[in-house]
Amino acid sequence: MAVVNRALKYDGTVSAAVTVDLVIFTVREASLRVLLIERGKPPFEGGLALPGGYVRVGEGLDQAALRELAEETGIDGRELHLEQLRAFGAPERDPRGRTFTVAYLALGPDLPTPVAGTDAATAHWVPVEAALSAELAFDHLAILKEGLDRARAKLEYTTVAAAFCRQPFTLAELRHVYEVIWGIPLDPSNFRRKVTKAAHFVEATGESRTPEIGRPAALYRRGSAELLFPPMPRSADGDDASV
Amino acid sequence: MAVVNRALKYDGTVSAAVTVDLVIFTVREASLRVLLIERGKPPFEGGLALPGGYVRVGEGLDQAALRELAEETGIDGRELHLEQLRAFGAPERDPRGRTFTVAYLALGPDLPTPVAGTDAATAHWVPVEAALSAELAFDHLAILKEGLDRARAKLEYTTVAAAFCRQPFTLAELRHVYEVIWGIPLDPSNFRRKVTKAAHFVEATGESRTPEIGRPAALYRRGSAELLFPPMPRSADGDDASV
DNA sequence: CCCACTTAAAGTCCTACTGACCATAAGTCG
DNA sequence: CGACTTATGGTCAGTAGGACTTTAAGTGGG
Repeated sequence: MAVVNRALKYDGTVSAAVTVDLVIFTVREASLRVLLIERGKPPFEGGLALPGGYVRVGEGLDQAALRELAEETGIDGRELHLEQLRAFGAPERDPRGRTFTVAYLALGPDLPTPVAGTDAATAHWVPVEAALSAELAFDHLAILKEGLDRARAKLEYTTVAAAFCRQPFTLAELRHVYEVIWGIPLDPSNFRRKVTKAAHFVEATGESRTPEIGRPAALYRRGSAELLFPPMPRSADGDDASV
Repeated sequence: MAVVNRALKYDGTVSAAVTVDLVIFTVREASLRVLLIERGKPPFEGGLALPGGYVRVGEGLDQAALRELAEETGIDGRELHLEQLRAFGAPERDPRGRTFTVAYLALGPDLPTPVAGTDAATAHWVPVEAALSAELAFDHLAILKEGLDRARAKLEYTTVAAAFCRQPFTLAELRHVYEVIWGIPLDPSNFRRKVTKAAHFVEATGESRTPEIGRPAALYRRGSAELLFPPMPRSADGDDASV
């Protein structure tokens, strides 16, 4: 390590390893789930952690996030929503030494059960409530919380909710995404009015899908809009208090 | 290269310098300004750049941002709003070698003209329109743009606008912040109704200030609320289109 | 001392959006 | 065919916001 700080650095400035960590959410079976791995080696061996890994030479941050996503889950990242959360760099966040991590938030439709990656022993889709009360490695609990907050907030004023739905989808499925992530029920009728009136949130395919019971539902696919204006109203009594 | 990298770490992972860069905004004389420095040494010597510097050993990111803020501007960061934007880490962003930077956004009332810091030759408050068409060092133009977008967006749904006003302030001063940052005029009457009805955005001091001409204006100070609900409406014809 | 001027503050009117409902449609299953 | 389920459409009242008018409270000039 000492060799690393060669002529490059003069005084007390840091030369450190940089990693990316991913908060990957999906909606499955009426619950919001996050992908966690059991660490295959120390530190925190056997403990739960967010998937992630070192940024490589010549590799950008987004690029590293996409690669880790593919390696740990076997998923082509171009199919999901991926955005940077922020950087975390508390001096003691990694017992091995100084590391910085750049956290990413990934949102996608019910994803295949991931294959074991390089570092990861096994990966699971864990309901977020369970994950929030679990002991996660490093500062991953804080990262998860920020990812959850960001996801909840983004549903309000963007169209990312549709990223959780495999296309084509019904409006009930889209509404279900909101209900699960916000943890509150929404009025189906008002939700429909809102979504269909918003410009380019969803566009009707003209087809419909007949469920086992009940009236067939019209099918939609994602529209071109990224922002949702006016925003989807979240009832004033926020659930941020629920920790 | 290959040999070097192998010596650095086991495989092709990065060990790099980490810096913080600050986008510091203030409102002065009817324009939004950003603090830029003339670089005192290569690379980009003599060019304009955002203030910033290396993160030190044992120092957290927020801590580094606060320290740089004090060093470059002589300002006590506890008096302004400071938040992380995100990390930037394109492989070629620094000609000296691989570096990552964590960008911060700082918002404050009309700040004193900063003193020359360690690296900085001289610092100036540059109107943002000018800064956007200037040639900034590294990827600082992209960082500035993101900071500007973030600031504009945050005025909508948070109470940060008040961070630009020295307390106590009049509602006209607060409105002026919105008008300058959004670049659009707001109706004084509707603005007043909105701000005073919102819970804990501002609280009246009971006093008033008599200007050189015109009716005296009531004085307010910041309230306890951080979020603004419902949001301050930005006229539908947003400037998001301007890219 | 009254008036012109400036800005602050308060009120009016109308439209758009939303929450809480109720009603109807279109399937499946007995 | 009728019961059940879910989808879709409509009504109605309350609220928030844009455009606008009116009144208030200072200044300085004739």
